[in-house]
Amino acid sequence: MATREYRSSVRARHAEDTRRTIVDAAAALFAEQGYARTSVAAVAAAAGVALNTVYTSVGGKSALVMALSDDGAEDPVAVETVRRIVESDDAGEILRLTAEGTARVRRARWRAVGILLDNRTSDPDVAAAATAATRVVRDRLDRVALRLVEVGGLRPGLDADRVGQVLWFYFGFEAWRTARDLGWDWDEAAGWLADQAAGALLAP
Amino acid sequence: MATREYRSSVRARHAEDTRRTIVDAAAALFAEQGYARTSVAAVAAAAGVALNTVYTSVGGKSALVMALSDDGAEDPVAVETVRRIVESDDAGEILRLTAEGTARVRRARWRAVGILLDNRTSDPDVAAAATAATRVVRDRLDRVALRLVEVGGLRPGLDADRVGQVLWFYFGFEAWRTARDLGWDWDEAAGWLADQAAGALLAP
Amino acid sequence: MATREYRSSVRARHAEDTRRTIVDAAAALFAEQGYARTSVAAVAAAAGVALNTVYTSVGGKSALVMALSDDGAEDPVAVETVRRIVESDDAGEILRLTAEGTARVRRARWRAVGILLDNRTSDPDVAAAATAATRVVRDRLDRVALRLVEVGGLRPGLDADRVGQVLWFYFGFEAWRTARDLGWDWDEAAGWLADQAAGALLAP
Amino acid sequence: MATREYRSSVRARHAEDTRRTIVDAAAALFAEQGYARTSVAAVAAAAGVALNTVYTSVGGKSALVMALSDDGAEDPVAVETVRRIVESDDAGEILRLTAEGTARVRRARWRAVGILLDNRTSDPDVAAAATAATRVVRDRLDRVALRLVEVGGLRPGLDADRVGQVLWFYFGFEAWRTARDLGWDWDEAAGWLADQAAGALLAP
DNA sequence: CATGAATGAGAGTTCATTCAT
DNA sequence: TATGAATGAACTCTCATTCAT
Repeated sequence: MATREYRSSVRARHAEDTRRTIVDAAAALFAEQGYARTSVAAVAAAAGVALNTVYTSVGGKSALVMALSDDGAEDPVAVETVRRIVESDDAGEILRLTAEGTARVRRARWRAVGILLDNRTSDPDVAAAATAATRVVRDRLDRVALRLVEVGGLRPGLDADRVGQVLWFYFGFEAWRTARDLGWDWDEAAGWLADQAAGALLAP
Repeated sequence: MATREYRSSVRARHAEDTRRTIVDAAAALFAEQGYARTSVAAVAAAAGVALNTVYTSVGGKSALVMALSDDGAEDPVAVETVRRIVESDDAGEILRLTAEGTARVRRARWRAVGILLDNRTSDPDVAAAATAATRVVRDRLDRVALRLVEVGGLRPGLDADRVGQVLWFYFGFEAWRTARDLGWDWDEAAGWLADQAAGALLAP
Repeated sequence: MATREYRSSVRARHAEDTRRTIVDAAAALFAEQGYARTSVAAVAAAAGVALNTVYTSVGGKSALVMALSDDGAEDPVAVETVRRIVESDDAGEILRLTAEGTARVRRARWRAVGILLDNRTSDPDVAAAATAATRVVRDRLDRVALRLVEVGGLRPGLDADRVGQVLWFYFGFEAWRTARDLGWDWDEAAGWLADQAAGALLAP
Repeated sequence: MATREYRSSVRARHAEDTRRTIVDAAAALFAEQGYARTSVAAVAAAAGVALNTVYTSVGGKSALVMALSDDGAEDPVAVETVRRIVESDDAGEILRLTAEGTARVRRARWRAVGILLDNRTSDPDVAAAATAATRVVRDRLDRVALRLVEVGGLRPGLDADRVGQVLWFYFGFEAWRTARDLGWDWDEAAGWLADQAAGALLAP
């Protein structure tokens, strides 16, 4: 019995390896050539498996891109960052934590997020995945906004909604992408963004 | 001779109409479904012409998207804005002018720019057009940056390069897109962006 | 103008030729190997055209089989036969006319009907076409049944419904197919079927 | 040894159960969607077994359909009916017995025969099975025809061959199928068919 | 200038089947 | 015996594009 379980787990592990290899190859190609111009056959070739192994072990083309977004949902760094933010009483510190946290998560999932955003128009499934990913981050930033309102010290006239929007402006996908496109270093960018957000949100 | 010229000019005008109809239909479809998922046949159908007329009067698929970027290059509003900026001696006013100018140009070419950016990965030609469009705007902002440095009153440590980058951060495509996604009004957004850029660039 | 019309009609005629060639080739292959096992590529090859010409000039695979059933709907022989039957006052003659009429129509459309019936289960579209073809013939036989009831001389206890069913039993698709499978000659079969139907329907 | 035999017989019984479950599921799907449109995977799913179990316990796709025809070959009802017919001296009774016998066998194997006939064109193996099934029934009816000739009382000019053909016309697969399609009850149909066959074969 | 007909290339997907366990 | 993983081979269909008119 033990033997059979061991065996079966070996098989399962091997299958999981195959799956990961394929998804990785797909991500690389999607990032390089775009979703629309990447064929499933090319993914299979890059992964070194037969064309149909892509279908049996991952699924169709859209499953390949879904696999990119799935595992980002419960990023431990993001969860931890939100936790620390909620525990903080200092608005400036909260913004710094937000900058650092988004920087770390963004850095870790840079390729996947880029693929999702860049290929939104190529396929409805990608669009859905991109929307979902955006939703997750905006929700987190909205929670940060609520905390900032609780903590106080904001410019007059700012409600939680508006604060959430400004946080998204400075720490959302587009902001980080622009920062990266400008060649800014992750840490430098985080500092600058935190400063700018502070200027926009905190009472002088 | 006169007759022939007249005729040919009528024909030419008619041909130009056909062309514009097709390009418009293409833009609408590209914006709605994305470049990759829009077929030339669909463009022809939407424009009410035969499939081949798309080829004879505009060109292939990439010519359709190129046509979107071409006519934006020498936008008179942009030219006028740059002229007024160069004539101004006040850094704050320069930023306000920049915000207003980019708002107006962006508003006028919103759909075309969106198509270019959103479909960069779908086709190398689109990517090239997007890069070209970006280049144009960044060049203009770099000229503004130079003027700001000339005028003076900037925070210490900022060189023209960095100023150009910050201007792109606040007035570039992504910034405006984020503002629009957040539901911000054009004028309101222009004011807010000008303020933020002032905070980032001008000595207190 | 005349020239252009002529030209365009030449083109149209050529296109119609292409279409007919393709549909014919498809019918031959469907009859020989069955619908499911006949690929569109094989049809194209048999017709001597490019694969996609099948799509542009006829349509998808199901359009090929639909094309077989379409033109049988208003068969002039069938229409003429029904007319003569309605004008006849003799039940025996009506049955003979029915036998001859169905024989002639069946003979002319033998291959098409066979394809439709034999491939009903292979594809919903084929099933629909087969049902439609059956409907047409059964409706015609029901009209014959009504006339028989009007003319009188039937066995007691037979209503128009039942007469229509018996007519279908003797002159329907399956009856003719069985007769053909048995190697019976068309005319011989028509006579025998008319006799049998007379025995089943007419008062002695 | 006893233990091993017991075990192996338990296993064998279990295996036979699995096989029967799979063949049943296949028959249901073939009847519902047709042979060509039923995938082996669908059969496995419907039977609640792994895809490969279909291969290990029954065989490939054509083995599934062969399994439907195999066990019908030596139907005890058919054998018994033939025996009673051969013992009878009355032509009318022979036709009644034939009608009842074919009705009972047909009723019992309705689904299997329908699958075989309806999917002849989908697969050469199915066609072969259908032909074999037809052969069996036609052979039986030919034996009945021989007996009828022996017994006498037939219309003049009918030889055994022709009698066998007429029997097939009235009691063959297509006849029963038409009767069923017309909504006729089994017993009613048997009576009517026997009457019609009598009219066609027996001297008045 | 505009068009109908035809095409070549390629894509995604499904299927029946076989190894290794 | 039964199974999960992987595969090779087709197949249908769509697309961008080009002739000939």
